[in-house]
Amino acid sequence: MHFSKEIINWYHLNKRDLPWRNTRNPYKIWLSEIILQQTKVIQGLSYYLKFIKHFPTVQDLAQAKEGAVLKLWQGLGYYSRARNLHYSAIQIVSEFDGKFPADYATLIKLKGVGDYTASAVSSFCLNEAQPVVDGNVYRVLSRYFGVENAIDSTLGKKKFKTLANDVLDKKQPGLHNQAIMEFGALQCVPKNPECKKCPLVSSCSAYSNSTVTILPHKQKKIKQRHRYFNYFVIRHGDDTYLEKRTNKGIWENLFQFPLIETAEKLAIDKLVRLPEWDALFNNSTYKIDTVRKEIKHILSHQIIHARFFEIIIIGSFESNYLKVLLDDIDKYPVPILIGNYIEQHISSVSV
DNA sequence: AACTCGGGGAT
DNA sequence: ATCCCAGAGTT
Repeated sequence: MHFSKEIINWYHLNKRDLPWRNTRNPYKIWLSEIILQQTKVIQGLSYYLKFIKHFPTVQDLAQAKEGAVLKLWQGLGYYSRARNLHYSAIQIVSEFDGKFPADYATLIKLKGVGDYTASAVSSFCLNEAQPVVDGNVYRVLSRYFGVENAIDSTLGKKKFKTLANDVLDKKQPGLHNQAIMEFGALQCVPKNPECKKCPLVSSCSAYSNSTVTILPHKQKKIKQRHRYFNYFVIRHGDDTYLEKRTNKGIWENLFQFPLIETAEKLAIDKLVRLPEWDALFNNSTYKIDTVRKEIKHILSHQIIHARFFEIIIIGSFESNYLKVLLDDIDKYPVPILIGNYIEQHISSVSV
């Protein structure tokens, strides 16, 4: 099968120079793979460099506070990756004496490491013959071999995994895996691929059948739900107040301004009548200073309609929320929705 | 098997 | 607007 040979040849001519390709350190490879899950290389690159600088070894990562890891992860999304990264680092130091595993069987047991990541790290570090199947591989294989099965169906996943294993160059699996993913990322792209420049065009099923635009197939379409978040930016002298999101769901363990979620967008006078409002400002004199224009924050499964109410407390104030100096607010990990607000309305004001 | 978890860039 | 990204965990 000349498929792998052609892909690898293409790779040598077209590959990008990326920092995690210049090492076989399993810690660094693992870190890069976690960062790159569902994340484009261009978006993850600066985070990888930050993490390597702050945490050069798995011991450094294990010794950090979770909040520090989340702060460094801020803005990258899918924060369970950061929590699991930290969790696994601690486990590796305590259970493996700090020696980072590079074999598939051990890697797959780590939190945050699934079939893709275990295959990637073990093939890159040890040349284990484990085929990677990521979004790029689904696209390349479905088009070149004309596989019609949906990539998000159980049968489809199984078939693509088998096919990926069949075409894997068992003598240089690491190189092969890098090559097929890079090929998907740069040449066999989702929209308007330049098939005329493709070295595999003459044997590509999708090209000859004019199915390039419709492959790969996907069956599920995600639906979003609307949520209405009312944040209260409390000012009391040099202080404001934050809370930690501890529930399951989005942004777990990140901080935010005190929040009242409502089922729909409410007029302010309606909001003031909610019992949560009393809990927020109980026994204090306050005034609503500013109500910012609604921000629409789009997530993959949710559309957050966020409003920021700037409250000024007059006189004394007792609260169960976390009291934070305005000057210290940048130390806390926050969702980018909150981070953008802070950047626009607090950080620039206080300096 | 279906759902949930972010944010950004390309089209 | 819609799709997708070097996927994984939970229900």
